[in-house]
Amino acid sequence: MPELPEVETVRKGLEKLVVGKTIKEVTILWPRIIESPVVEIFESQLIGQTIEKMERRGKFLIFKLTNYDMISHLRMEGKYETHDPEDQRDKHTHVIFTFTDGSELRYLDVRKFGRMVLVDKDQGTNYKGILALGPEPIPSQFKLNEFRLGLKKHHKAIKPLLLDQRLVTGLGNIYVDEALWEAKIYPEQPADTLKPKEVEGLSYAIIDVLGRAVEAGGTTIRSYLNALGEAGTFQISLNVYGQTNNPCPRCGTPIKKIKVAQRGTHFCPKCQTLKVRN
DNA sequence: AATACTACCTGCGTGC
DNA sequence: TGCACGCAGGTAGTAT
Repeated sequence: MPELPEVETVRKGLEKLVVGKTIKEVTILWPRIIESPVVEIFESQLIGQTIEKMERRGKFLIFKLTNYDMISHLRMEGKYETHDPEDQRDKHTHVIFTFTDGSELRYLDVRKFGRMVLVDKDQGTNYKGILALGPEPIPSQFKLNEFRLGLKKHHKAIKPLLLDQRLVTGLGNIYVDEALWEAKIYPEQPADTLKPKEVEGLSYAIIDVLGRAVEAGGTTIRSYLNALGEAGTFQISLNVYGQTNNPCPRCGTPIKKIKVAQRGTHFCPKCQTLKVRN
C-alpha cells in the first residue's frame, strides 16, 4: 500500500501513538518479516527499549530506540495498529510489540512482504537499503542538475527508472503515473532522451505530487490505509491512476492503461506521447 | 554496468 | 459453485 506520502502519514501517526513507550515484550508470528538479526536476538534486544523518535527515509520507517534503530519497510501491504491486549487478533498480525503501559503495537501484512531490521543506534542510515536511496523529493535535496545527469546515464524507460528509488526516493506505482502525467511524459520514453525542459518539468511534478499527497495524508484505495486510524484523501486528486477510460482532466481524451515493466500504467494517449529522438 | 526477470505472499474479481 | 488466471500502492536477488 504505501509510497512516500502514506509512509509519512504512518510516521506521524506513530509519533503520536508510541513515542515515549517502552517495550516489555515482542511476539513474532511470521519470522520471515525479520530480516536481521535472527528473531531471538531481535526480540531480546528490543526488550526494555524506549521509542524516542519516529523518522522516515524514502519509504523506510526508522524507530529511534534507546540503544538501537529499528528499520521497517511496509512494502505492499504492511500496516501498524495500536491495540489493547484483549482485542481480537487479526489473522494477518505478524509482529506484536507489548509496552510496559499494557498497550500493544501490532504489525499486520496480508502479503507478508514487509521487513524489519534492527541495527545499532543511529546506524539506520547506514543500512544497505537506505544507503542505496536517492534524495528525498524536496527542493533542498533533489537537485535538478544531478537528476538530469542521472537520467542521461540510462536508456531504459523513464517509469521503471523512477520506480527504482536511486535518482529520487518516494515514488511508487501511483505517484509515478501522476507525475509523468503532470509533466506530459510518456511512461516508456527512454530516460536519456528527455529534453532539459522536460527534466525540469518532471522534477517539479515529482516534488509537487508527493508534496500534495503528504498534505492529503496519502491515498486510500482498496486496502484502507490507516495511519492508525484514518484514511488519506489524495484519491480524489488522482488524474490518471485508476482512471482508465475516464476523460483526461486536461484534454478529455480517455485515459489508457498499459503494462510497463510488469506494472499497470495509466496515461493520457494525447498528452503523453513517445517522442522519437536520437 | 545496465537491464530484465523472478521470487516473495494472500485475496479478490472475472470468466468459463 | 468451483477453479484457473490475472492483478494488486515494492523491493531484492539472480541471470543475461
